[in-house]
Amino acid sequence: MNETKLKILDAAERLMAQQGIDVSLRAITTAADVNLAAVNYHFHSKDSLLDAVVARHMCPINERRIQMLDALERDYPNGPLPLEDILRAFLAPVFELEHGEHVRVLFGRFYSMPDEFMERIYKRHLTPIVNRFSAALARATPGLQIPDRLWAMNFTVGAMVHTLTWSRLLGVMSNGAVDLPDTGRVIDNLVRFSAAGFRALEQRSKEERRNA
Amino acid sequence: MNETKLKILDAAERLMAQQGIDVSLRAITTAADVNLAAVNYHFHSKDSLLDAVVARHMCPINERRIQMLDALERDYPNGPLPLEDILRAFLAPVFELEHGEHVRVLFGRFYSMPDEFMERIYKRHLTPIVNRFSAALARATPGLQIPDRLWAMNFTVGAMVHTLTWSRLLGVMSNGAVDLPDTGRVIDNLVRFSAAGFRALEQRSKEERRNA
DNA sequence: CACCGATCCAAACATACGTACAATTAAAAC
DNA sequence: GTTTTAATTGTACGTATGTTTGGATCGGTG
Repeated sequence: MNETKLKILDAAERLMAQQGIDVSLRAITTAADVNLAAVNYHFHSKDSLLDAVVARHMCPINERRIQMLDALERDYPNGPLPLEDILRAFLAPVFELEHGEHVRVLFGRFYSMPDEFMERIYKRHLTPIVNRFSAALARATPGLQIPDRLWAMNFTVGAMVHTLTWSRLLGVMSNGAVDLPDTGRVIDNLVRFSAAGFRALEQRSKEERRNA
Repeated sequence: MNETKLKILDAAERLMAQQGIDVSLRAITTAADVNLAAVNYHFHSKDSLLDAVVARHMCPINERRIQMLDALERDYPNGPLPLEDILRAFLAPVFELEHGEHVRVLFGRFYSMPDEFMERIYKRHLTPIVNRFSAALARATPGLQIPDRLWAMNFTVGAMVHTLTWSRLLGVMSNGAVDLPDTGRVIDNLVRFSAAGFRALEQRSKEERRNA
């Protein structure tokens, strides 16, 4: 890819992670040390630049997610997949891919954006992911009725997003007791927490069915 | 309070919930059917207006949280409080207070704002809440080591915030199978999910301590 | 009525923003 | 070496933003 195009992308995602999504083109081009007009030359508009920033990391993450889920289904060709492994396949790629910490913050911000924007990237990048994973989760937690499973998925995504955006605060609040760079531990915490949550809702579904 | 001041607050919070936090004063004053300059007359600046919008609902919510926690501590004067009840005292007021649905969406948006803004309202409104609840949670989950408890709290808040902002999507995704107005069910799901997550992390802490 | 403080209003201000365009330079093709 | 294409630059346009200002309007008080 063109060099200045890369410089723009890098500067854009860094600034957007630091200061929020609303960064002026002038701030971006100044930080990238390129001319203002370069943005509208290489990308058609600011909106397209935003799309490009999203896609650059979203695509590899989702490919990795599918790849991990595929591997899982090879390991368990018949039965349902272990709940923890499904959740890990969904959560780990966001934290593990080579991109730096600021990309994770940026990603967390995306999930909290105005509806219109998020709907766009949802339709473009997330629909197949959600379909595959909710199918896998349905087989892994057969006792969970559909609405409750959607709630559980919603809670899991929320925990992930909030962690992406605000985990830095935990380091401050704990006076350094929280080891932030230990992403393995973070993922493990997230997976255990969410899996237990899924099972708790499944448990209640069963009880309700028994009492009905 | 002055009538136009109220109209401005109402319009501001409604528009900010619908379209995101970044709404122009002109949009707000038009919707409120007041003059543009009224904002800078009744509030000093747009920033102060934002603070007022936050405070109007944040304060009652936090009072109710403390009130529920106080009641709990009266019921269990000696021993630790039940985990579910603590979480419910923290989570329920956000969903239950009389304000309409758009206020919940707005609240979800707040928690995802640029660092500087969120730090301000954190210091002003949230510090005592976090202190009291984390103390209560510490007694309720004695086996949980401090960093893991912070993670669990972080996940819980994330699940709550994401639910506030995006629960409307669940209704769409499920073709109506998710009963959104049933806030009691939502809170119950959140409480069960989070409590199970806390216990799962506590469980692992114990195992690690045993193996050490 | 005269006065006054509070509220409201229309208009203007300065600034910041995304975009468009013509001119210039660099690179590539022939 | 000339022509063509791609990339960069400086600049200007139109619009939207938050804020300010000076005057109008209204209700109550002496």
